[in-house]
Amino acid sequence: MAIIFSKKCEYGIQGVLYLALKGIGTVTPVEEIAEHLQIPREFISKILQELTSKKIIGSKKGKNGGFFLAKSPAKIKLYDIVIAIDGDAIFGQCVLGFPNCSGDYPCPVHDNWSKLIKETYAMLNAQTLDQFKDKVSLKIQNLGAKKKNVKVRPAN
Amino acid sequence: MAIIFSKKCEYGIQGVLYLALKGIGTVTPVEEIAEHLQIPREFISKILQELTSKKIIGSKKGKNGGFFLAKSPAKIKLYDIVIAIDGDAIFGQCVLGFPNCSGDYPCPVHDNWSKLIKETYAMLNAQTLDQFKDKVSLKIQNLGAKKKNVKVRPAN
DNA sequence: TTTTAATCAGACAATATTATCTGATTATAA
DNA sequence: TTATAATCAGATAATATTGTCTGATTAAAA
Repeated sequence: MAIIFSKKCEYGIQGVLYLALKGIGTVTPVEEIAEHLQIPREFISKILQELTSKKIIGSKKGKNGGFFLAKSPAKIKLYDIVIAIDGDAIFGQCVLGFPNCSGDYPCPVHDNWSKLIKETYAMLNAQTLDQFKDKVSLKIQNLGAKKKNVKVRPAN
Repeated sequence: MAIIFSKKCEYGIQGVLYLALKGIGTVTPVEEIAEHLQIPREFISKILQELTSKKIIGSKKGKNGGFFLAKSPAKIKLYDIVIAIDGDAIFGQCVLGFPNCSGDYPCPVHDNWSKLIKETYAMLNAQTLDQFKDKVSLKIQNLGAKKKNVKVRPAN
């Protein structure tokens, strides 16, 4: 199975996107987020806690508490979320797993792959949450229906 | 942890690359491959067996047996190996994990990501094993030394 | 002030991936 | 023909990721 981002990371991005939809400062309980995005409640809860500790979002404890966007969507990059959850290994590791792949001793696809990774990096850095709020709303509306009985990872 | 290809896939590519280096038809025991590439012997053995059953390489049983390139390096694409081991999920799945992401209901990064994936697809399809035999030889020479005590996956 | 509803912390469970082990089968060489 | 050295098949073990549970803490509302 080849993947790009971990499930944690995917869910994290989806969750923050959802908070962005609700607008800056609007407090949303994890129950609603989990329900809407069809993500296991305790799992997304843990992820949002992690993003809270890394200051990407904020949280409010106690009754009527929940999570919220702590800063302007224009100031939150996809890159920030990816780095917070998955780290930066994707940007520095040899795609073929050669332990000492580098510019001096490149693996066969080093140059080609470097180009793709640079483009990915640029895209994640350029995309801030404010840039696609309308797209997300479409998306969110359309969730839920199809996600039932989906296996954690599709068969290989 | 974000990854692109599974360890199995990385090892598979490395192994086939090594066979390509030895030249078409040259039979190489898995012991030598594992030693040279610093991959667990039983693991790379299983992977090469899988690639054998999928006709990407050939094998010879019994004494003096081993694995070998069954066809011209020019006819083996990186794409073939990736598909054989990791499947094609990477080319069709939403990078943010939205279950019903598509052209009609795109996730926020759908268009950007599609472009990157198409480039990756094109690269894996364009790269055949004959195109970088010299680079690999450099690489292979330089292996082994640094791989000791490397964790299976780097810390997050 | 008490009840309620939320995050938070940490342990635990399930699943997937990675790695290892045992022995059967095969074919070469002695 | 027998010993040897290899793939092959299937079970098992170790680790990482994903998902769940329990209870503590917190803060608002009754």
